Amino acid sequence: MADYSIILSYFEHIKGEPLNTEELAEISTYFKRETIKRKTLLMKAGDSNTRHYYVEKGLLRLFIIDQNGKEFNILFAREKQWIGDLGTPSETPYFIETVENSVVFSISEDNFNILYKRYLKLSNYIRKSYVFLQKRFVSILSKTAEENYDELLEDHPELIERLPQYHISSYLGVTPVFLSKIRAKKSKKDK
Amino acid sequence: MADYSIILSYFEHIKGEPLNTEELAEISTYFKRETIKRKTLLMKAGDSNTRHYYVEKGLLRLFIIDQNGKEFNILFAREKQWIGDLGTPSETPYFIETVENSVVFSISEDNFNILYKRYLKLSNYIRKSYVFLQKRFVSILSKTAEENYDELLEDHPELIERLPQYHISSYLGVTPVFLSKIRAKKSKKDK
DNA sequence: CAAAAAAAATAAACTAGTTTAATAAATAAA
DNA sequence: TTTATTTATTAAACTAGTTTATTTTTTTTG
Repeated sequence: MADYSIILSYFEHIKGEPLNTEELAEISTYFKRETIKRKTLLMKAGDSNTRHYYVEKGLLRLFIIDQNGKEFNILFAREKQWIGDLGTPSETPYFIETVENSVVFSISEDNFNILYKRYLKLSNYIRKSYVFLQKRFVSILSKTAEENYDELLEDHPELIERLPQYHISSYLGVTPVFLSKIRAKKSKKDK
Repeated sequence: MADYSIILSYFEHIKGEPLNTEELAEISTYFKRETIKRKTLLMKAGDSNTRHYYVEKGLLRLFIIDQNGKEFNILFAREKQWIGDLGTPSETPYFIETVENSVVFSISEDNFNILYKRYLKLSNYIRKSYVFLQKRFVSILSKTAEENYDELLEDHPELIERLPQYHISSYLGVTPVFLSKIRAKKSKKDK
């Protein structure tokens, strides 16, 4: 049987004390452990009743494709992070794709809601997501692309290493060409 | 005694059935009904353990002031809407101000959390806020200011009427000058 | 209601970021 | 390991949005 220790210890962590036998069983039943190759779509616009994913290993992105076919990365999830459309069960406008080969625990919206009632701290996931997005929103609105890149470089250097540049530019809300320009300017300055 | 019917019927609504005596008492105890003149600050950057507000009458805004002293409106709350910093109790980077003379029900973070456990649907407030912000984020990122203005005009014409133009421009992430330009262009086109 | 103050409009010069296209470098595949 | 494909760079012309300053309109207040 698959190794559920990562998701179990996550729940133990949010519960604050050891899980009992029923709890262990319930969680292992609700979650499905999936091993997924990179560049695989887990969710696409139009889907309803989408699943939530907790990342054991790898890197995923949640993005949207606008009316001109341009992609915008909204967020990335790496080890020990959640990703999913919180607007589910209604039709999602989003896509989720693995950026690297990944291992995730997925859970349906319904089961997620059941656990949600038992583990109130699970709401921290939503609350934290909100706080994170709000910060990011303000950053993008009030700062230049260069400042936002610097901030990302400062706060999440590992993300920059793991992501192709065009995913970073899309996350920063600029074109790959412009990000390349920013980087060129920087590397000149560094000398 | 102040009229708590608005906040009570909100909780009755999210409960889905009539409130009993203790519930009525608890809610009325936790909330403080406040009448506030326009342009009054209810929350400012640096505050901790900030309160959440449910609007009975009026219009409020949540905004941030960036390093250059420029304001950015993140969201507005009108009748029957919540506003507050979901990142509380930690130090908030935000400001909340009344745009119109308003009547609100305010509640502390602690009491909010107590009710949160009893009325799980209260989490819809957070979830909806998140979904709303995510949508708005994508809009601002992927659309031009003119398209975003059109969308606001389409979806929330009443907001545009109630708000001074500089608050709208700040919400759209552009300068008042540019919004004025957009509007001038439009009114020419309309003829 | 007149005067003062705040908000909106207009104009012109400017800049951050886009677009298109061509080239170079890196990665994947055969 | 050579070829094909994907990703990143560079350049140049362009545009959406900014800045600063002035004028007009609207709102507030004494």
